[in-house]
Amino acid sequence: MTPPVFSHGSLRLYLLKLLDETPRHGYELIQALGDRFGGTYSPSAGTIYPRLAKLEEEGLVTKASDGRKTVYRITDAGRAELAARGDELGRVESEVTDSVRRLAHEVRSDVTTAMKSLKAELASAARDARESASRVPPVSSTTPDDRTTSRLALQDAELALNVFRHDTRAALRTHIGSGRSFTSAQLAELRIELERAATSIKRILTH
Amino acid sequence: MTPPVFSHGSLRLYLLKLLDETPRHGYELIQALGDRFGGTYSPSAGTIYPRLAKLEEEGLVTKASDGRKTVYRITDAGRAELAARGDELGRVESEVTDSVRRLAHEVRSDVTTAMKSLKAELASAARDARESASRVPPVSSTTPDDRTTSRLALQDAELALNVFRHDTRAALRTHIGSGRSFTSAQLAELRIELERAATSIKRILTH
DNA sequence: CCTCTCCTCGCGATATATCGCGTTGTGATT
DNA sequence: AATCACAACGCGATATATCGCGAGGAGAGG
Repeated sequence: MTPPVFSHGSLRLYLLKLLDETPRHGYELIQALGDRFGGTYSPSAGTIYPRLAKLEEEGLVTKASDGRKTVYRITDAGRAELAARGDELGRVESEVTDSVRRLAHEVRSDVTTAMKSLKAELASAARDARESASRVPPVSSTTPDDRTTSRLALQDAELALNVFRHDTRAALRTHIGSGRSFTSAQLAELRIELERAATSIKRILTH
Repeated sequence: MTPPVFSHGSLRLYLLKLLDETPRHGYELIQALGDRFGGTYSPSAGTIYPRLAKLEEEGLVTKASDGRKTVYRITDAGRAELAARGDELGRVESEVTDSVRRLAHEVRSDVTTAMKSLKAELASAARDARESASRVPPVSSTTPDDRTTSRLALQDAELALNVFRHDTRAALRTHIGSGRSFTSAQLAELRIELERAATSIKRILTH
């Protein structure tokens, strides 16, 4: 299927580099790798832990249990290995960046096809709704009263709220994930914006 | 957050039902639940395992280790509980189906907006590529300090988002609760307001 | 009755580890 | 030099478990 982001042995080297910066536990390494390469890609646990186990077996890192976590620390032998092959690091880095870029591209077309299947799904859902509408007879009248309309609209409103919250969160994460900073000044602006929206919505409700 | 698919205590009951059919291990239960409800939704491991632990503590199921797996089996006490509350099962099932349908709805609009943000992301990636072609590519664009403050600000932003959502929901409920109607016209205005806020916030993030 | 507190619950995020598939690199044999 | 078996590797899927948050429900106390 998709070609690996890290080529043969690259991950091993990169893990050593990360552990040379500071000791970390496994999950932290996964996040660190995700951070460095645009948030689009994160290596899976099934990639990291076997590699760490191997590195320990080879004596290049040590493992120390810290409560729920397992902290890995580079050894002298590990530093030696890193010194010997450190010149490969630059090449590895640009290779990975390239792979990630390609991956992002794939994700795009992926979403495009997802849209198509979703349209099909929606059509089937609509068919579903039509069917159940004809099978289940209307409860009382053809024109639903205000109360019912309100409740339906309320559900839609909550849905819209959820979507808004979700999208904004996603935007924030993407922003930070791509290496840009999110300042307290921007936070303040965001707060003001939310305040304004809240006020507007209250005005809408009272006419 | 998104309202839970299983309401209070429903999952507990449903797990008993599944274990009454046949003994299973935890991951198998997660998959079984995913299968029953359209594939869109699968309960997370963080939902299943604490519940199974609780059920075992209560003596309604027993745990047996089988290599890498942990097989759970219903006990007589568990079957008694199931017999006593089995009539709730039908209700639970339709509740869950409804929730899942709503979730699918959310996913739909999610993908639509994901398309937009992906286009933006690609544009920025292209910009990036052009830039890095002329300049020396920075390994990590943000200093650790910046990242830390960003993460803190991110937490504050999520809090603000939650407060906003909560307040708006409360306003809607109060409005309808006091006998006034919430029309689809007002819903449309609300949507526009949220859209406007979302746009503003994205503008804030890009300066 | 009403509300306030506390416990429970669902759930995403955090954390770790193994298995099997397909690919790639390597060394031995031809 | 060519090839061919075998090991090493990346990675998604499988498997388990804990933590903290926010919402729900039950029971106490007014």
